[in-house]
Amino acid sequence: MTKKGKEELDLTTEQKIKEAAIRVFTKKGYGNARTRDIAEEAGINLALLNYYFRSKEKLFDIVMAERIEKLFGVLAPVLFDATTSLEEKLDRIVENYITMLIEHPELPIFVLSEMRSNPGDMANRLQARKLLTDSIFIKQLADKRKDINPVHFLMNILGMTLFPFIGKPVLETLLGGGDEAYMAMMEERKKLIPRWVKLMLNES
Amino acid sequence: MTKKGKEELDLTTEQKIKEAAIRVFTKKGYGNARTRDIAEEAGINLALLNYYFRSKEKLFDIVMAERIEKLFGVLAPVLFDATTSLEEKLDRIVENYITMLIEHPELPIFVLSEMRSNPGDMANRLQARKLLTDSIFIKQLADKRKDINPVHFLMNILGMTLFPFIGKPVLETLLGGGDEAYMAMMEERKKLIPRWVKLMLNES
DNA sequence: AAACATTTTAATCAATTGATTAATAAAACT
DNA sequence: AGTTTTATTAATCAATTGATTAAAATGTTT
Repeated sequence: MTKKGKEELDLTTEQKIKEAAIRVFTKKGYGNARTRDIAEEAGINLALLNYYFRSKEKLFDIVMAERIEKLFGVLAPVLFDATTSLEEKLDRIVENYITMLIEHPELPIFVLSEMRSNPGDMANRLQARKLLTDSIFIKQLADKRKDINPVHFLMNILGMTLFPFIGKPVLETLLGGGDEAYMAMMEERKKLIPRWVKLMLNES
Repeated sequence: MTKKGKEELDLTTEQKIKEAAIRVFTKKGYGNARTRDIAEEAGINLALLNYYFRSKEKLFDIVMAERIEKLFGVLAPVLFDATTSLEEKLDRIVENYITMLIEHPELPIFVLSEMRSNPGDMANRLQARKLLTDSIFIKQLADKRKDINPVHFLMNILGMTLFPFIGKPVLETLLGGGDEAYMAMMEERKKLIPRWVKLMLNES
């Protein structure tokens, strides 16, 4: 394996394939994506796909791991930050998520819909439970509101933040005005969602 | 076409195929579902699938139309009801949705993920915009809070209600305790979500 | 029962698709 | 330069898969 010194503008073949795979898998899902689609999208010969990655499934696993990291990587650093308050964390989570999702609107539906097929397998890879037991966020929440179940609380934040991207095809039609109007609305939500969540937090 | 008089316990072949198709398509999605899977699930010969429905795609369209109706049919009757208050409507929407989704947890992820592939096509079939222009719900909301964008408001209700089912694989791992514990939590949300939404509604 | 229509089956087709192979081109090494 | 390794291509394979066909079975009508 000879790493050429040309990482100027154009990518290596391996990178081209992986990035094409990300686009095609994300758009069509595993079952609807053809390896030929990926090869064409990458502008390479079909055999090269199997030369660099052993099979469609192996390539998919790599893509999926990256996508999962992108989707949930937003969350952990904020939740474990010891230097910010609970309310600041709310602001950051929503702000970070929406900023990222405006760039990658199809990310949540892709990850969550592919997860339904391989249940358990990937959910574990996230070490999701550590989040509940170890995170500063959960401690801060328990400190302020012993009566609020943190899982309910997370469902609300993530639901209000992620769902508009998952339901985009429907909600965009509902709203009218096309993609620009929709994304403008997502920008609004960066400020609105934290306000609403803080209402729950300060409820009598 | 001879309609036999035996709709006692067992279904007609056509019904058996359709119901098997609902199960298989909902679980695996269009691309990952094989017509042979459906035939086997229905306990019939593969050729019968093409005899009753012309093709996999035609069968899928029928299944999809039914699933869309199931997912959004919950909403319209409540939103257009002239006899209930805004707050009563909130209670009903959440209650109806969660009750239905406990029976069909994979419904939202199926419909929304398949919609991403056929964008526009099905979104229109919902006549979603009528909901914004004609529904009593929207009128009542505008009456109470001119400053709240009804689309934001709907995103919040649907996000908090539907998202826990869409993200079930992850959130269930987070919670621990398996399916029963998770569904118990969904029952709790029937009362909690309306309370939270009413906070937004009565915010200063 | 005979004739006809409908339903079901087993076998097969043709196209798609993931993967491999053998040959060629390009790059790296000595 | 010559040799070996790495990268790329065109052609092809074998399995899967949606769909069809021709025959058999079942049901209906007269």
